Amino acid sequence: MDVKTLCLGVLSLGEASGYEIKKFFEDGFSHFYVAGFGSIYPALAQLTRDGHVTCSNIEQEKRPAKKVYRITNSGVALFHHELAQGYPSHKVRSDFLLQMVFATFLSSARLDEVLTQRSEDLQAELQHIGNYCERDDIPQGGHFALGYAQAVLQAGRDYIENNRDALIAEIKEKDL
Amino acid sequence: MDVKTLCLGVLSLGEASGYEIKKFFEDGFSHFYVAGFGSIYPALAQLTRDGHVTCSNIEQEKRPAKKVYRITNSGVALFHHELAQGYPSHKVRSDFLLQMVFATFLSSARLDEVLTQRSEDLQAELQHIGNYCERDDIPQGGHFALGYAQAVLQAGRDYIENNRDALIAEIKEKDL
DNA sequence: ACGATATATATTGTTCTGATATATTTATTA
DNA sequence: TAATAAATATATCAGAACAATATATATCGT
Repeated sequence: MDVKTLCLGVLSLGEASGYEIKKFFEDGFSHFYVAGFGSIYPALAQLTRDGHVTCSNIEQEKRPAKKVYRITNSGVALFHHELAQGYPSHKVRSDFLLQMVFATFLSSARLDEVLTQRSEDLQAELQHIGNYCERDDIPQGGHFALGYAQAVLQAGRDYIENNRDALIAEIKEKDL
Repeated sequence: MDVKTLCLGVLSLGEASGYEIKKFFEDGFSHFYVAGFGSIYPALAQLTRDGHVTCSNIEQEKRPAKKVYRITNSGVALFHHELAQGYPSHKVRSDFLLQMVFATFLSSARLDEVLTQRSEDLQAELQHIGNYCERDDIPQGGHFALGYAQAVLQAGRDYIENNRDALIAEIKEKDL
């Protein structure tokens, strides 16, 4: 599942521009999937070349021109094919947890700072998802994914709050 | 925090080969950080060029020759500098949750299959971390990171078990 | 004796990330 | 009111990372 597949997925819900595809994920699903313009625009270009989407230039008043993409039959077929085979991955890349592994090399003040920041970030993400959930344009399955994200974020935050003091104390001991 | 920093981190715990650096993460911390040889070897080459690590060729009996890397003073300084500034990121890229967002386009049988597989994978990861935790060569902070991983994996698995039937029922309704 | 797994390094093509550039409009705030 | 920030919109590029593959030997279980 690369960015091309991601684009096909969003376009299978309705036509959209590259900007709107990015927003679709930024708004609600940024916790578990982030794609930048540097991936989306080339992906759309290639999908257009391969005939999986069509592109029409829409002039707008008081806005830059849009390129609206629409999925083709071959695009739908490709998307369904991708969904039907293989097992989808779930990857985490956490510089935060990596830093915790190497906590020995951090000052206790810095450690405290990092833990506080992470806890606040998790809280903000939870808030963000909570707000988004109330929208009525969320696709079927979207609520499941958002609920999953909430459960996982909450567990992470609880873990930090319950274990931060012990970790900081450990590192402080080392400092002496 | 790129793969270069990761290598410096592992080497700050003691000398190691590229293979051993990869194993260090595969064994215990693969849940939240994966780096392949395609990133590690070039990173070590660059660190050597820049004088942050030194490399010595160790001939071994009954094993391929090893290149053992040792961190230099400048490497230690660089690593500590990286740890001390900026806020570490925590990124998730889940094709699994993406697939759930687009669950409408899945058959209920396929959805069932994917959910079962994910739940089993989470269970296996939990098991793996549980075993690893009993080792006595885990750096300070490592237990915190492993505990975080366990909390998050468990929350994910619980969420799937508690919500899978409702989601599958929803999708089945759509099928009719 | 055979096949699978472990040890060990390396390359290559493809993809992704992060930063930057450009341009206009709307909303905010001082 | 004027300046500034944020939103809308597309695009490119260097550098980083990923996934797959190649090569070679040794061990371990069956």
